[in-house]
Amino acid sequence: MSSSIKDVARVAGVSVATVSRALSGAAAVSPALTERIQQAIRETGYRPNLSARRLRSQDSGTIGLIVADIRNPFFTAVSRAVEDAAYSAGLRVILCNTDENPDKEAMYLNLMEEERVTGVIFAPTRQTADQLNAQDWSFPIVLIDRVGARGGQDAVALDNAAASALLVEHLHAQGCRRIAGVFGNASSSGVERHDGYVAAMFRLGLPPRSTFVPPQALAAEEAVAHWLRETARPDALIASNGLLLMGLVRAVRHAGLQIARDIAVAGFDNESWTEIVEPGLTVIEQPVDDIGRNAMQLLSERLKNPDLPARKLLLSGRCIERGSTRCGGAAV
Amino acid sequence: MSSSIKDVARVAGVSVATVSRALSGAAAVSPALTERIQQAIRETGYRPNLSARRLRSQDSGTIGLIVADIRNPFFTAVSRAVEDAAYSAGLRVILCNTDENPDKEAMYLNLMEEERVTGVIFAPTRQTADQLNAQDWSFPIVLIDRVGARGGQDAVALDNAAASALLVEHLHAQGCRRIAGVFGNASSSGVERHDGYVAAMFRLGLPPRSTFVPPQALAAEEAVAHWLRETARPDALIASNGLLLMGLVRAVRHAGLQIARDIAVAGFDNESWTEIVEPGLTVIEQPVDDIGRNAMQLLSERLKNPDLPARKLLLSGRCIERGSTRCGGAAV
DNA sequence: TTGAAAGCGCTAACAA
DNA sequence: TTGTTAGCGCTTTCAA
Repeated sequence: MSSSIKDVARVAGVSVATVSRALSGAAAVSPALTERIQQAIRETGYRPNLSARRLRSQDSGTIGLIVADIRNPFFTAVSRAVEDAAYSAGLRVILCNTDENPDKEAMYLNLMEEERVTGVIFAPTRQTADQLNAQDWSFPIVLIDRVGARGGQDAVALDNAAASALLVEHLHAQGCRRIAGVFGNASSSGVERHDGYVAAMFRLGLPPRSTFVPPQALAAEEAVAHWLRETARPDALIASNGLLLMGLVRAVRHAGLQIARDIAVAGFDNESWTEIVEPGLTVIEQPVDDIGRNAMQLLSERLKNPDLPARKLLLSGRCIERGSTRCGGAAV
Repeated sequence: MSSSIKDVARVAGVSVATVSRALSGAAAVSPALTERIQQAIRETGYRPNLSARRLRSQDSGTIGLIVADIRNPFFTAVSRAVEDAAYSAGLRVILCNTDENPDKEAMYLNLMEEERVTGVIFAPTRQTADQLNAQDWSFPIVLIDRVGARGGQDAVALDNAAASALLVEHLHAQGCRRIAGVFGNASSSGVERHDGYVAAMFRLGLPPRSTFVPPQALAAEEAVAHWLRETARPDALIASNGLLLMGLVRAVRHAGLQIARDIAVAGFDNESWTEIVEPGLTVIEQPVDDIGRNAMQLLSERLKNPDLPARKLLLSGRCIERGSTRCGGAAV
């Protein structure tokens, strides 16, 4: 068995309270005793028991971070930003991966409840986002990435509509006119990117052409392959995230087309491979660090002041223009 | 405040012991009381407090998973396999990310101690692997990916030497003779892949050419760029992981060379982008699921039987041959 | 089958 | 500045 604060107290010849105070630094302990306690800790190999601490202090010092897919570089990047910010604030992070599965989302929210976390940062599926009720949970929740239609929740996300418009306008400026897009159907961000795309196309007087697919590369590949077989095929393609973009590229290759020369390609998420794939893919870069940092910030403020009105924070993306959209003014 | 088992007991008109028994199912509780307790749980919105449970039962029901870089798809894949296996065994997983930083490794091992985890699965840096002393920790440790020279520890990893040999032999069969490699210096797997490469080259009577770099794409890029400026430049390049492979590809492109036609390229880790990059990159695919599953398996058995001799499990990789090594027999 | 009660390791109020 | 003690929420003897 590992040794407890009692063992340390006995070895140091002091009370457990003194040991506790020496450890926390909350109250003054004389230098002589502090030294004896340090020595006793070394002798006994004492380690505080976090479960006991949490139980007694009624403070888990922990936040939950629930994301849809940890393999998605967007979420890994955001997670790191959140963890750094949480660590600076003296908080631990429990990272949970839901696989875009509402059952797992419910399971993890329940787990967070049992862990008595002080707060949760959550990227929900669309279904959960639409039903999520803040009152159902004993901790404040900050939504990230998938903000959903319903307001009244703290949230941080990319300004999806504006980002879509950036892509459409860039493609339009390159001479593209038949711009089609595949959008993820699992997340509200997919929906918002779709809506922004449609609105931008409308403003430019172009007919939108779009489809929703499940969050798998293969689904995007098949949808795009279908379009590419048409006679008046699109002259530009958009994908609403990195995974779908990969399927899209595969479909273009498979159809024997060359990116840029035959068809423009653009998407969301500046994953490192998008730079490597010839001739470089034009993408929207999300401010992942800011998203994570701000989510933590909103959560901290909410914890300090539960009565604050809900805030939704939309951050701008940046369009990184690469070879895939230099179409040489082929169309029109 | 959230309600406790006491509240449930009061509402149901039973003792806390009965509620506890009804919840755990460890002892029989009459159907009538079970029903009343269920009702009381619903009324009170009771959630068990995991900290209290862990403290009392002296069992965290939790394992730690400490990896070097969660952005690396290899580790995300292994993590998922570990989590699935742990979940099936009724265990929670605490995921920690060390950034290849020995200080963070020590910090997280200490945290695991304070969380009283039942076991740890750990991919250490080389430095930590060389010093790690099982006796220093109160939980069993299973090493993954980075097994280290010192034996006497449970471990699961790719058979790195054999995998390197696969690559070298494949390149040799394609007609390559001046095969050079960049290897990561942070992990023992980088060292083992290097040693396997050197041994295979030696067997084939070829002069090895290699360098160790820190785990950053840029470092690999610079090392390779240097080689490519030589008159008798390599006719094939190997990188010891996905990150370095990306830097390698960038250097080749930057030098104005075309993969396959001008120089063969191969590496480790079947990341999805390696298929997309023209003309497809030949890579060693690691059995990530098996690595995760077996690590969990070894840990479970160790927990059941602490006196078992240490076991080191080496799993075979698969060479996925793609366009990047179809050199058309240019050389010799 | 049920209840009373002890105690896991810790912190914090209170007393000295 | 230090010690005594209650009790966080839970499980688990021991008795009934």
